[in-house]
Amino acid sequence: MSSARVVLIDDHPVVREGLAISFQQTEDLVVCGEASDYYEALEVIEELQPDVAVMDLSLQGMGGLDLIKTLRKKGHKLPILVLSIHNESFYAERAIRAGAQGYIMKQETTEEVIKAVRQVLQGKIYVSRELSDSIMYKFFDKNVTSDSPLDRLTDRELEVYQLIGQGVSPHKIADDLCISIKTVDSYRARIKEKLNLKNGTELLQSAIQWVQSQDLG
Amino acid sequence: MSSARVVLIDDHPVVREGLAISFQQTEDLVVCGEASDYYEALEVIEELQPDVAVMDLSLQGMGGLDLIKTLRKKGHKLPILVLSIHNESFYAERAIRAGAQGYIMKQETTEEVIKAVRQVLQGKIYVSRELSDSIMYKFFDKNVTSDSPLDRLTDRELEVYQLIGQGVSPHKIADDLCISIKTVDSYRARIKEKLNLKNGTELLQSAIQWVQSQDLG
DNA sequence: AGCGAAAAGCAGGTAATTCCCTATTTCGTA
DNA sequence: TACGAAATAGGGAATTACCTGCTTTTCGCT
Repeated sequence: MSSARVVLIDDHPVVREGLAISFQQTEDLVVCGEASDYYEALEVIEELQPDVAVMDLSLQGMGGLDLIKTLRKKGHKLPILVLSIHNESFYAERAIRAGAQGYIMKQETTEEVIKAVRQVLQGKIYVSRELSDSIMYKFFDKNVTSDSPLDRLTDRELEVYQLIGQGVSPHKIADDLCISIKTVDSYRARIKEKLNLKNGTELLQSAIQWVQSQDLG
Repeated sequence: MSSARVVLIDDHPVVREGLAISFQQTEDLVVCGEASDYYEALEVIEELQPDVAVMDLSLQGMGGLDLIKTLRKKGHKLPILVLSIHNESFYAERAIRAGAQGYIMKQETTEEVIKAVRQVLQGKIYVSRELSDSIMYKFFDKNVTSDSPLDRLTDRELEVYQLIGQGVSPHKIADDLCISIKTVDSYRARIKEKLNLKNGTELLQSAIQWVQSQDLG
């Protein structure tokens, strides 16, 4: 049986190289392409038609969630494994709902990452034991009202929230996401509503705090 | 000349492996140890006495900044290169003030990372061109009093800065201080100039972060 | 006491952004 | 397929941003 062809999508060259080396040492996986952002990823995947994609969620501009959705919309069936620095509890469900087959954190060993790739290649879904337990729990327990207010944000709203927290101006957010500034405006309004924030400043404050708490884990 | 011995400190195995492979391909750098968190890092460094450390800022538990400070407090002199996912504008200055010799983002190519390692090994400081420009500017701007840039703000300016950081709108600031909005406007402009902030968003961001850091002691 | 330099305070105008409300299109799903 | 949620965006009033220039205090210093 020939090796499965993998594309790596991550904006950190070091990570891509690390993965490439690891896959190189396996019998059954071979890296056929790499990409560092949304557009590159689309190109590479259309051109190479790989068997599986391993991708980070936090890409510049359009994020990983958008990429997953776009790929699905375009009819690509390849399994996607999300490899993220973010705690799974927050993004894994969104990623899988968007069409990914797996979610694994960068804290995991490369062996585990390889296991995960193999698993999604077989058509299974890969998530950590903890996450699957928690999903199980939610599934059987109807009245789980313990959601954080952030869970009420839609994917797009969250994306905008994140960019706001990084200090990106509304204008640039619009550019990055290829939408009108008016749309960004709408999202800001809805986020403010959902998170109960009075004005733009409070929004920025809240977003900055969130982003910082996110990446300092 | 023998190779410089490097320790890698990052809680993502993939990143450590990627770096290890890259360093392996150089003549002058060899990885002598790895660590994935604060305590492991301390152990490894005490035991191996490496020539240089490459570390991520976002470690579980105690963060990278703490690690840098602790190492310095313990008298370790080894140069430290921070390799971070964060935009330099947030953390680079803090990292260097804490005792690091360099700051580079994970978005950079591995070649650039290697260059950076060599530079800090030579006792130089490594930061991106943009950052060094901005620091240079701050440094030569007016008096070289080595004060924090905030010390250059007049009392009134600082007062306004604080209110901005608390999320108070220009209109309300004017009311609170019993001055015209136009005056508030002037202060904002002067603060931006003194702190080298490009626009209102950066001002707000900077002010919010300052206020938050104040609150944390 | 008096000079000069900051600091504090204000104005006015144009460009840009924010805020609030409403509307259309797209999609998953019951 | 019909419905509701999500994504997208436009109009218009209100607010801010960003200039440039001006007056009046305040204050350090000789």
